Amino acid sequence: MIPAARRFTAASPLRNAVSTKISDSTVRRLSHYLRVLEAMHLQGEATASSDALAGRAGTTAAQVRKDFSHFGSFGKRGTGYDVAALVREIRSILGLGTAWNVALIGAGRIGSALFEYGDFRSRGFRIDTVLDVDPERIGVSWGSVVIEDISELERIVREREIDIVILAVPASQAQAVADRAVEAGVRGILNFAPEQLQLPEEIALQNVNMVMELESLSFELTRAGRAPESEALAG
Amino acid sequence: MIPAARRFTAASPLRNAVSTKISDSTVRRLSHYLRVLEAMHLQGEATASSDALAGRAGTTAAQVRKDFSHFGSFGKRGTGYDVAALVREIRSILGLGTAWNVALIGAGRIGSALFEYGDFRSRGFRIDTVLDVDPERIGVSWGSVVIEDISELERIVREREIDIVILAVPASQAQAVADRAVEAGVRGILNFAPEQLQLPEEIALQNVNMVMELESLSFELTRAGRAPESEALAG
DNA sequence: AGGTGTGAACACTTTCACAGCA
DNA sequence: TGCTGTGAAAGTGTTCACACCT
Repeated sequence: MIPAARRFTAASPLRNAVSTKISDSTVRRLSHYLRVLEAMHLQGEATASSDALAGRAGTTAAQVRKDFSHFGSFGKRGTGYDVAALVREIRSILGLGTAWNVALIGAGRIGSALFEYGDFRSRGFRIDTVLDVDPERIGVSWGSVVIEDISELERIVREREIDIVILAVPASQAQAVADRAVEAGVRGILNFAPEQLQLPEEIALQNVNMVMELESLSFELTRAGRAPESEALAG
Repeated sequence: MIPAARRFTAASPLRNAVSTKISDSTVRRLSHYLRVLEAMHLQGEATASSDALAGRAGTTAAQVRKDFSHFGSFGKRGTGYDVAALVREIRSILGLGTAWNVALIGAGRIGSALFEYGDFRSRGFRIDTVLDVDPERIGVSWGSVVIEDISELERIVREREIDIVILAVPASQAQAVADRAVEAGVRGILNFAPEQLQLPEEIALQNVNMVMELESLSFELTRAGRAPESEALAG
C-alpha cells in the first residue's frame, strides 16, 4: 500500500513549485502550529490571526506567515486563518493523512515507554510491530501486539511494508540494525540510540538524544553566572 | 505577563571575550564531539585531527575548528588535538564538572524510562529526587530513591537545592508545575510535555517533543517523491 | 609537510515594512 | 480598516581559503 512517491503528481492542491528546500525549523514549527490549532479548535475558536497563533506557539507573526507562504496562501486578509481549514492544510503538508506503518525495535524500557506514549497514537502513528532480541521478551503481548524476534526483521518489514522504524536499541547495536532495516526497505528512522548513524542519503533520519538536551541545559546554567567576571580557564 | 527583556536594556553588561552568544547548534555539536572523543579515548587513540573528529561526528573539519575556536585554541598545528585534554576542555565548557541536582517530576511511563536511562547516570546526571501526584506511586521505591508527594515540591527544591527539573507530566499540568518549580528556585527545565512553556527569560529550557520528530519524518517521506529531479548517482 | 585558527565569502533564516486584498 | 503575503534588509550560521605554527 501507499506507493511512496507520486501521490501528488496529477492534480496537486498545492500551487506553484514547492520544490525548494524547506528548512527543518519550518517543519518543526508547522508541527507546533498544528498542535496549537487543534487546541484552539477544541476551544471553539473558528479563526486565528498569525499574531494569535504566534503568541500561542512562542514565535512571531511574520514567522508564522512566512512559514505558511512556502506552501500556499491559506489566510483571508483582514480576517486571519480558518482554524479547521488550516488544520487540514498542515496535516496534508506534513503527510499525516498517510497511515504510516511504524515498527518499534527494542522492547526495553525506552521502547515500552514509547509504545505506550499516548501522543503517538492520538496523532495517527500506530505502532503495530515490535521487535526485540531477548528471548524473554519475544512472544510477550503488549495489548494486541506480540513482540517478535528481530531475526524476522527483513521478512516483517517487507511483508508489512514498514515505512518508519523507531530505534530503541543500545548504541552498540544501532548501526547494524539500522542497516538491516534500510536494506529491507524502511524509508525513515527515528533514532533514540546515542550513536551517529551513517545511512544512505535518501533515508530520512531524526535523532532524539536526551543526554544532549541535558548537556545543553548544563551549558546554559554554567554560562548564566559568567557575565560579570569570566571565570577564566587558563592553559 | 512575563516582562520579557528588561535586564539588557541599556548598554550590554556582557563582556567581549567569551561572552558572545554561542549558538545552540554549536553547543549540541560539542556534546556530540564529547561522546565521540570519549569513544576514541577508550579505543586508545591519543590524538584526533579536526578531520577525523568531523568524520566520526558527521560534520566538517572547518565546523569542528570553528566550534572550538569560540572557547579557545586547544589544538597543536600539524598534530591535531590531544584526545584526553580535549575531553576535559569540553566537559568544562559544558559545565559537566558540576554535580547538578536533578529532580524528576512525573513517575509515569516516560518518567520511569528516563529514571532508568543509563546514559544520564553515566554522564553524571544523577536523579535523586522523584515526585508524583498519584498516591499509588508516592512512597514507592525506585532503587534507593523513594517517590515523594509533589505537594512537597517547593520544600524539596529549596532544601536539596535542585538546579534542574525533568518534567514528565501531562501537558495539562506542565505549565503549573513548571511555574511552581521556577518559583522555588529551579534554574533549568527539560520538558517532555508537548506544551509550550512560558517562563522567565533567565530560566533555561529544553523541549523534547517526540511527536514533532515523527511528524518531521512524515514530512520528509511525503516530500521524497516530489523532488524536482532525483539526482541519481551517475557512475 | 601537516593541520590549526580565523577573517572573509557565502548561504540560509528571520525580521521588517508595506502593497494589496477582504 | 485589519490582516495577509512577500520582496528586501538584517541577522546568523557555515564554508572557504590561507596565514601561521610545529
